[in-house]
Amino acid sequence: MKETGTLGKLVSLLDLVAAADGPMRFTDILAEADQPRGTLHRQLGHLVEEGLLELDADARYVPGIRLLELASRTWARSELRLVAEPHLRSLQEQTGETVHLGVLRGSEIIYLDKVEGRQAVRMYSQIGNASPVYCTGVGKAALSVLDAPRLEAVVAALELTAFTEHTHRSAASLLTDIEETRRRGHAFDCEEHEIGIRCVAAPVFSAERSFIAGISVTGPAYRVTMEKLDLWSGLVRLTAEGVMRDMRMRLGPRW
Amino acid sequence: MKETGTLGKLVSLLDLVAAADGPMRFTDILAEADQPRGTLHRQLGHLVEEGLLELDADARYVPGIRLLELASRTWARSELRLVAEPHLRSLQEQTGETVHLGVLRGSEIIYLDKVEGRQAVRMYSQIGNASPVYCTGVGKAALSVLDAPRLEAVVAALELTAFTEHTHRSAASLLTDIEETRRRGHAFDCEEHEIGIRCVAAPVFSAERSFIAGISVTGPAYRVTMEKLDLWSGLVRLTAEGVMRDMRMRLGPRW
DNA sequence: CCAATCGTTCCATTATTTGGAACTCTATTT
DNA sequence: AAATAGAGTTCCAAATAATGGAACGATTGG
Repeated sequence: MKETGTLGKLVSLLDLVAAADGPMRFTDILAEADQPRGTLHRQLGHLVEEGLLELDADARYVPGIRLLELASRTWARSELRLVAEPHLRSLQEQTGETVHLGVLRGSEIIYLDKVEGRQAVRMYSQIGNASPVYCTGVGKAALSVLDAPRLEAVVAALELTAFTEHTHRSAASLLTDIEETRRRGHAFDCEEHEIGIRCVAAPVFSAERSFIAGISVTGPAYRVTMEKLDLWSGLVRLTAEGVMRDMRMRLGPRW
Repeated sequence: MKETGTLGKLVSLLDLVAAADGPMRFTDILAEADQPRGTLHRQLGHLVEEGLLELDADARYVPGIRLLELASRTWARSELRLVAEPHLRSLQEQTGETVHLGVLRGSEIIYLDKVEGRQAVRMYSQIGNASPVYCTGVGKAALSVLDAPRLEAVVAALELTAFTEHTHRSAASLLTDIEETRRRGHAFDCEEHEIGIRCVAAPVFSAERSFIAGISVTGPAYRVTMEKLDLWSGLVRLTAEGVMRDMRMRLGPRW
């Protein structure tokens, strides 16, 4: 865990509290953060001052609303999201299934947008969520455009948790999959992350591959057969290419 | 602007970049942040290291995806939001119009959730957004449960921007409105923030009013008449009370 | 080629953070 | 009622990190 001076320590703390599955008391945090009492106390105080953390009625720490405020501006302005939106909608309409847009960050995929069908289902749910690269369509599509050294670095850092019986259990089998994905131009996820869920995805990337994302169509296995995924793969690739074209148009060929 | 040591300065910077309406070059930031070049450079470097800012293809700074990641966990776990969700849905179904949940933060309202009708409309859009207290239903409902000193402090700090011809232009007229709201138990917004948009809202608050929020029903003026708002006011108040009851049940009477 | 603008690096000075210990507060036990 | 334990808060000399001015590169354009 590399740490950028004071900020790094504070952000780690913030992460710790945000990742917990409930409000944390001072002592709970003390046990997990590796800091002396006095130091920790002041650090938490600072985070609260800035609204990044809050104290609930029982004096336990919870993530602050300030984070939401900052994030909503981030999201509203994301170039990729703005450019991709109409394409995602169109893909949703053509397939009738849920469409996702996710970006590669380290060895995780962060979902940036999601377009669902008519159902007035939980919005936001997925947005901002971090998911593993090695068992999601978007993740594997993203990996397939990395150059050898970067791919190796990411794969080496992975811990392959077996979410389902189809999840890759070894770097070797993952790498084979990635290789096929690279040749095909699109990735499949056949119940590797969640039983009963299948998806097909294509990569989106900038000139020097300095920025890598992916677009996917996801649905329940009983409705989304492998034949359908095959059928949609061209559509997904075209969508991804359309997004890249628009991005280059908007931001210049350097993108 | 009070600043908490190192963190305060960095968060101010983050705010500056997040609030801008486009990517910022180093020099743009230098002009607005009141810092020497060397210092600013290192600060930005630290924010980038932590993923709170990112550099785009043209070496301009944009808010980082890390913020989204942190915020999504904040949102997913917000007790109020979890408890309120079914109530909001029910209110949406009963009225057919859009329902909002917003919390008071300083002299702003931050939207925590939004439930719309069938339309597969832009999700997230409103969530995390900051809106003025003095010209939104949720905002005025929130103000109506503040005690005198806090109300005074908030109102004194306000800058009353006239968004429409109905926006309050003086503290006096706002305070009269708040007083009526307090007596009635619900607030109206008749095109005060946006022409053509009306809404009715009720406050949600914890025991010591240490935590204050509001729930509203909003719709286009041509469909949502004052009569309808009057009709819905009881419904909105009941919803707010239901949420408070559930919150106390879940978190104890101290809430 | 020169001038100008933009971004980066350096390092002695200065300010902030650190961390151990002592202290307070509350609830529980003897 | 006194004693104990657990949680949270405050303090301050020592250690560490941030500051800011100036010098150095890099890129652009006349």
